[in-house]
Amino acid sequence: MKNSPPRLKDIALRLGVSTATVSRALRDRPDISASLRDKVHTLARELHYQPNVFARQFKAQRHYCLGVVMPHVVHQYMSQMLSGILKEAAAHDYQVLVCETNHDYAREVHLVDQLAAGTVDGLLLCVGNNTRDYAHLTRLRHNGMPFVLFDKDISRPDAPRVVVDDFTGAFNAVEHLVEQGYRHIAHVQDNLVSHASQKRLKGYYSALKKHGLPKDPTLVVQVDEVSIANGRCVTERLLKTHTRVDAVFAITDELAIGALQAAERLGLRVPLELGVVGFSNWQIGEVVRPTLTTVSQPGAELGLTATRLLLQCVEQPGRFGDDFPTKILKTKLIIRDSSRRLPPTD
Amino acid sequence: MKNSPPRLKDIALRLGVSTATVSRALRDRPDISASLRDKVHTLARELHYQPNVFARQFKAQRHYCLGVVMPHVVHQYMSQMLSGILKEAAAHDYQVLVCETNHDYAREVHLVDQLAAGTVDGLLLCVGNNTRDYAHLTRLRHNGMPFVLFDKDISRPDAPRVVVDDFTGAFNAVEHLVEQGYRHIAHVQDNLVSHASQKRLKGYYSALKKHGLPKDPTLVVQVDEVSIANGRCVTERLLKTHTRVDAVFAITDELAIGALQAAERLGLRVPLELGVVGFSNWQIGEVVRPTLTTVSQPGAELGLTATRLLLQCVEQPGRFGDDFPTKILKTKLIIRDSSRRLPPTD
DNA sequence: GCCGTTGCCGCAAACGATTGGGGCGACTGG
DNA sequence: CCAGTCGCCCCAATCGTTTGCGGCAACGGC
Repeated sequence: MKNSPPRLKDIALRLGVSTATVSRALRDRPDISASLRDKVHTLARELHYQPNVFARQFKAQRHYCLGVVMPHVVHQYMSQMLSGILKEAAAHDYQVLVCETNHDYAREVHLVDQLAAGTVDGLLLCVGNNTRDYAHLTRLRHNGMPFVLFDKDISRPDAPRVVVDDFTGAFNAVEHLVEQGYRHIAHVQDNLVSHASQKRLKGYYSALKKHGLPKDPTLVVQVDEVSIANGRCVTERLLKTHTRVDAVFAITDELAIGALQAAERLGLRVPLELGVVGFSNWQIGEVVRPTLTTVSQPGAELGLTATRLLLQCVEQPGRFGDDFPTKILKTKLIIRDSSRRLPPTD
Repeated sequence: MKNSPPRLKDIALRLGVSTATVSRALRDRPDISASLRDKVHTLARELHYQPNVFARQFKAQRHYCLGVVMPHVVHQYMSQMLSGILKEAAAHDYQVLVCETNHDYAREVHLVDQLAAGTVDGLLLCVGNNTRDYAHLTRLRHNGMPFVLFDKDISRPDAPRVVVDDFTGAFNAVEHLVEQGYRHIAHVQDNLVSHASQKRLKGYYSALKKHGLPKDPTLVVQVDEVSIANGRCVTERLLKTHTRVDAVFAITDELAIGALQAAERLGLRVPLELGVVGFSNWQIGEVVRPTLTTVSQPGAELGLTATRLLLQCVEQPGRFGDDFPTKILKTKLIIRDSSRRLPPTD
């Protein structure tokens, strides 16, 4: 019962024809007689014939499989992107190979090189926080493996990418705070020089400038590592030293929640005495009290878009020539209680 | 520059030897002279030779790849399990193919059949909520594809599985409530007849019985779908009709948070007037006020254990004969503010 | 000088499906 | 009656790597 599965040869032998004919019959090629075609089909069903995946892939030199390399999967936003990738890939009958780097640069390089060796037909890569050197991407391009960067932007122009509009997201968040009457708006960010951080910082400054508020670098504070506890500490320290601060724009919901906790400790009422806005729209934001205003990033859509782009690269090599498309997705401000101290205007 | 990558043949031609010799030289077989071996290695490096993955897999009839079929990835517990799987697989130099079913039974069947056709060397399956018929698992076994069920238990004895001890987890949670002085403990569960739900219900009843509390089926209520809002509605209704209820054991943290919100609406103080315990240890539980007591399931460890088991099945076929190992992992009660109304005893 | 051993390497057959290029009958039309 | 056409099927190569089974030369022991 557990002997090796049937091959084309077995069907061919039983019907006294060649494997070529069986192959064509199974694929419903027109140059096979209807009667033989039916016989082949019925026998194949009877034997539970399934074409050998290895041989097929070998012949086609294609896996119909995409690789994903990302820092984490246990992360709401990351997993949303992954889900979008899985959905779009499935819609095109592609499989998806997933790898975690844990922000380990050496591991990222290893995984990229490994997949570049031909394990997948294309690669979706979200670089880690510690990635400064992009030689692995150069190798990737050199050996012809299609790839698309997603979420994390990098400084190189020679790669297709899909990112969110961090600048406008931050700009809108800060402008919203201004509109709600907050005047001394601090910014809590991570200590990374990532493009996202920089863009959000620029958006923050830009919104202040537009509304005639001063640019005060002492109101921009950093955490070593993004966590609720760090957000709390940093914000608490800031609020003690800068008593005029009446709002916090945090680069991440985790830090924003830390800010909420800092306010709680200091007895500051949110949103009356302190406005708080985060970034990413984690589910937690709906559950904390007060509920958290945040900037929603379209995670699933980002994954989906990146996958669609990659599939174009895979199935139509040379489609984009040496022109590397960049897609920038819009964010959406989600206004909740932590920043709403005026009645709706409409 | 972008022409086809070098093959064994190219190296062989350039060195005037056969491909067989090159193959052996690259694999450092002893029957190749040291000088030739070195020449092969240097030329291979020079040409950036990489063995063709398709041919290798074809020859070996192995992918060194495991498949994962699970309902969702955007779910903290699920993604923790996935992360454990990825980690353990990577440690054994296996790749991981991930598929989402979205609890769609037809999709689950399709994916399992597809992977069973030989896309992967083994399969990790977490069945969906709507899976009643296990014919796809029978097919899986029949065609010899190794597989391990994880997290969701099913009624069939003929499959290796790794699950958590739902009974004891629930038992400990309820016993903890009793020890904290709660006497009228309700249970909020889903409307599914899943094994987990049943086991947790049994654990609930068992703890009540042990402590001489009556079994009152009217204190067990169900939601149609697990969500915070549903948890809130159901609990609110329950607390209005059964005013003596002083604690809620919810089958999921989401429902427990709904219960917290219901208490908030009704002006009940938690934990003084109402104790609440959830299940799964979502990050949210640390952030809500009061913080949520919950039963922690070792997600990553579960994924890791399932993967280890599967790899044993893959690499040592017949290792377990017709004996299907079942691993049951322990849960851990995490006591936080929502159920702590007595000072610590120690 | 002959035979056995050893070191090194090549030949060719796998692995299983796919496909271009035939080839062989039967049928058709002039 | 013959050439051309068409329907239907087979042969054999191909994808790239691996590996069992040799084979050939050099060398040593007797």
